[in-house]
Amino acid sequence: MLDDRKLAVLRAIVEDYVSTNEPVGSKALAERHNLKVSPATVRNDMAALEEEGYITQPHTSAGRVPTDKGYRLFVDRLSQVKPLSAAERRAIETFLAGAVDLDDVVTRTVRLLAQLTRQVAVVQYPTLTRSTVRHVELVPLNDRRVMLVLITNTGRVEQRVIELPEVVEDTRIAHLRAVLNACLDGCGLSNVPELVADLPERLPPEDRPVVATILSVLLETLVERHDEKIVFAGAANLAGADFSTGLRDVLEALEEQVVLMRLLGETSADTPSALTVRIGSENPYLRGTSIVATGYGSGDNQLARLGVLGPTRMDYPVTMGAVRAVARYVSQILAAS
Amino acid sequence: MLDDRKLAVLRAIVEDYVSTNEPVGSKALAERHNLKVSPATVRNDMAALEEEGYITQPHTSAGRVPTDKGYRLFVDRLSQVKPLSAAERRAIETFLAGAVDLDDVVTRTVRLLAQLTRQVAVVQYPTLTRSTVRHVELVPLNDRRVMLVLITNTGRVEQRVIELPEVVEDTRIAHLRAVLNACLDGCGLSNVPELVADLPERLPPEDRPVVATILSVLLETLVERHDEKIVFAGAANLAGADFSTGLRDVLEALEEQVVLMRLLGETSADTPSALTVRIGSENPYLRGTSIVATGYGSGDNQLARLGVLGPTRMDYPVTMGAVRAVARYVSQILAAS
DNA sequence: ACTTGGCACTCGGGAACACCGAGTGCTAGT
DNA sequence: ACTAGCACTCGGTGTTCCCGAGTGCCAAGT
Repeated sequence: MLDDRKLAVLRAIVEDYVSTNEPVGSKALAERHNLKVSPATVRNDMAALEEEGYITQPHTSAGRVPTDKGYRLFVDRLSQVKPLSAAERRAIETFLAGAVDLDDVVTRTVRLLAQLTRQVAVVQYPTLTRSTVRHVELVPLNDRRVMLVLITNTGRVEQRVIELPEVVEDTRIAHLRAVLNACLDGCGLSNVPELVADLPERLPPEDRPVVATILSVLLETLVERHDEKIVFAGAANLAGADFSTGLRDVLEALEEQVVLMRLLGETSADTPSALTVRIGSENPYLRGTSIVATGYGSGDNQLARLGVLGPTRMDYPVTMGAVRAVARYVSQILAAS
Repeated sequence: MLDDRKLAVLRAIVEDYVSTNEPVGSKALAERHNLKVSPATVRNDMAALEEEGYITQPHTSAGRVPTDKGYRLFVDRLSQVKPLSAAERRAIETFLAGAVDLDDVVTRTVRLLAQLTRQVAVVQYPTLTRSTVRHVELVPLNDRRVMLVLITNTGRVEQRVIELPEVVEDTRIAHLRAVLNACLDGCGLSNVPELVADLPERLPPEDRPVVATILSVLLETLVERHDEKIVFAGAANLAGADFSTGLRDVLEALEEQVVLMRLLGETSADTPSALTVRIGSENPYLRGTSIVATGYGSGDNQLARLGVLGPTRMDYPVTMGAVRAVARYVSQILAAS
């Protein structure tokens, strides 16, 4: 049904349309890409492609424009991820190397990606669930309050102020801290609930109310932060582009953590580090946009996802290259620290 | 030069233009606001106002539009801050009361303000300089690494991983922590450098390299975070409005911490909690936008600033009311915690 | 059986044009 | 000092016309 030349025509249409933002006609196509055939032939092929739903025309007697289905075929079979230039690689490396803590890594990553792709970049904070406890700290603030600080192996820090049900001296707090650390140090966060389940019973009765209070806050912290924080950058890059769904909707989605999360998508269980591309109507929300995303993280344990969001009319090979490269570098950085 | 009626005309023009977004003519003006005079009289007044530069006409034979100078006069002398409704107050209160930590307070505040004003809200994190140290914590991660955690009285937490120049046992770390806390607890952050200056000399020589390393990181943390973090929300509200300077510029400025900081402006030394209004060309950057901002913080010590950014054609009385109210509530919340 | 040149057809978009009406400035009259 | 009247301006809208890029189809060529 679709011989090689038809595919070549589709590829040419996508490439031209992406670079010019104008419907592309048979004549220009036959010229610019040396297809060795006449415009009339191209027209026949285009008619076939349109029949199959890969391209469409905005109005009669205008050029053709790829449909979502067309982009899909292009991404799957007609394009190759374009690697970054050496200069770009070096820039990434030096820019990310300067980060001082986890916050900084994430912030730099999202900005870098936005600048590199000239789209909106989205980065999910490394998820807690796969992390392990590196340290639990109880800091007495005054005799009725302590601050709980939870430090994970990814460098993430969660803190909460806890109001205690009774006055507790610092030495008891110190003891509790020791107990907690002995119990939790190095354990996966998802195991914490079961590990602390019998803790009150192993302690003297007078400590139990205090411990119960602290543990409830600890567990709450784990649960609440389970749906992860997401940041974005490069919203200014939306200014030029036009979206079928209004610009307003896109901006609203960006500020809505939950929506953004859904857009970034789930890591497919088997190949978490693969590039995911969602084109236009394939998206759960924001039908007018495309999303290129991938998981990142050190080696076998994927931490979270990052990617970019832009109009369906996007340079997929370049964008995919940038996303992949940035994911690799940030994984490296995180693994090293 | 400007009698009462001319001022009334200016007020009417501003109000009508803000609500309709269309140049306002003499006839409509004379009708809608019962000025008891004929359109012709209004025209004379308008001519005078235009002469003085308070209004202008987009083209000959169109209605009049306020200039920046006109808005300025309106804000200074012709309008009163509009208080929020009881329902709005209650909504603010309950929404902010649910916050669990400082991050949460800031996030909720900025969203609240964006929703309330239907503009872009901007909130600066409480500044460190005026804060005091509540606790310094040194957490051993392994024998060559510790994590420094700095907790301030505003609930803010800064953390850094420190690579030590030598292997140090946990007991020495614990000792150092005690020394640091004895030295710094309750002190203003700006005093920290002088307070720790002679610390190495007061300790046994073998501890000095370690202490020096830790202190250098501590000081660096204070300096780096000196220029404060700023967050915004409600970018979607920009979608409708039109800016003389392109939408792109506005979005870029929002993502640029430094610019945003400049826009929020300095707290005027004498009345930090006063509302600041910068209209159009009065702004350092982004000449096409207006900014309504104010300081916030518990009572006498102002912590930081918050405000909204929008088109010059903005409902100033309502916006000012919302900004003022939110600032008060968030100050209250922060003082209580 | 595919390709190609030719040809009639379609329509979006821009230019030219006229018209309407809101709005103005000015002057003379109250 | 205010008002009524009047001539004038000019942006916006609707109409018309035309051009040209682009198409679909058909018949001829390889």
